[in-house]
Amino acid sequence: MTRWLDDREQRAWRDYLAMQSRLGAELHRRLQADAGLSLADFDVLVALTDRPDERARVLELAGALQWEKSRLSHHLARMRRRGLITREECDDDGRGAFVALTSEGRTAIERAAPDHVESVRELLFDALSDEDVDALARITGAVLSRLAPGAVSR
Amino acid sequence: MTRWLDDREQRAWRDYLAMQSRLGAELHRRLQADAGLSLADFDVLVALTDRPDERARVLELAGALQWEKSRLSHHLARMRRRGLITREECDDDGRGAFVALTSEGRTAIERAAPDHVESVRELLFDALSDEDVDALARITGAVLSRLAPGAVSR
DNA sequence: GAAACATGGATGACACGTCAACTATTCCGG
DNA sequence: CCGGAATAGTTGACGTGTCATCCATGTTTC
Repeated sequence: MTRWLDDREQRAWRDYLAMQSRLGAELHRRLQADAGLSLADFDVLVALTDRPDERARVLELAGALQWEKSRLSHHLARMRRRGLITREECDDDGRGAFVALTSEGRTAIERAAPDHVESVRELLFDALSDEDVDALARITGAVLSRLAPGAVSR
Repeated sequence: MTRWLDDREQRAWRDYLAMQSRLGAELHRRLQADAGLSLADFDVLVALTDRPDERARVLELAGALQWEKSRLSHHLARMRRRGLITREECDDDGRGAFVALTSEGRTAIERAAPDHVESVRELLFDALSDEDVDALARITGAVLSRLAPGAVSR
């Protein structure tokens, strides 16, 4: 027997879907306009700047981003073409490769980050009370912990 | 001055992003496996079944789905190839076209809907208390009302 | 009623994501 | 050592989304 959604649930679900697509689209549009980066570019660049030496093995990066390796590989190829990153051979392991930030990449992320954070704040957090933020963390944590045990922050 | 995110906010944001991508991916995977439909297909088919005569003008449909016309046009072309919908000429307006559900389309959505709703319930609502559902509706409503006035349900 | 303009919709180019298959190395048991 | 399995990463095909552009038909204005 299908357990259909009641009105309250349908409304929450519809609004969640709408928020998700609009919020993502708006953040993407702004980031693209301000910095010429996609959200995906941004995430890769942030993950790289998080490393002490601004470089990482491809699969390590995939793990940090929780991306499929093929997605990352394709994306890195595009970013390499644009000069945001470089590929460096790996001495220890002939199969492997390091991805390293270029100076263009570093400049791009340093320019982009403040505006992007400001957008997230403006579009999301400014609309929420402190209790809302807690509720959001509780909700996302609860869903994530059933969906992907181990993926919840903290 | 950039207003950076504090730890609480960062955690909520990271988990939100993770939830969004995993929840979407899992729903997509199941829908694809169970019914051979993408989430986009599903939305189009639902929008069409909502119409009394199971057909609609392309731009009307785009409005209902809140999709760009070119996105919808591309998607309808793919769905047409798969026999889920048909295109019917419009007598009143020589430029226009109706999109209509085929019997395959109707069958597909009728088969897919119960399982999909069940997935949404299992992956999302079963993880949430009644208060969480209210909080989710409040949060999504608040964000949407700044982001896209008029797009909030109800 | 013809030129200018608006509208409905399709199309092409390109970025992105997934899946499956592939290549090149490294590892590991005998 | 050698041959097979595992691992690192790439590639190709294809579905999807965006943007800009285009085409055909309607509408408006003089």
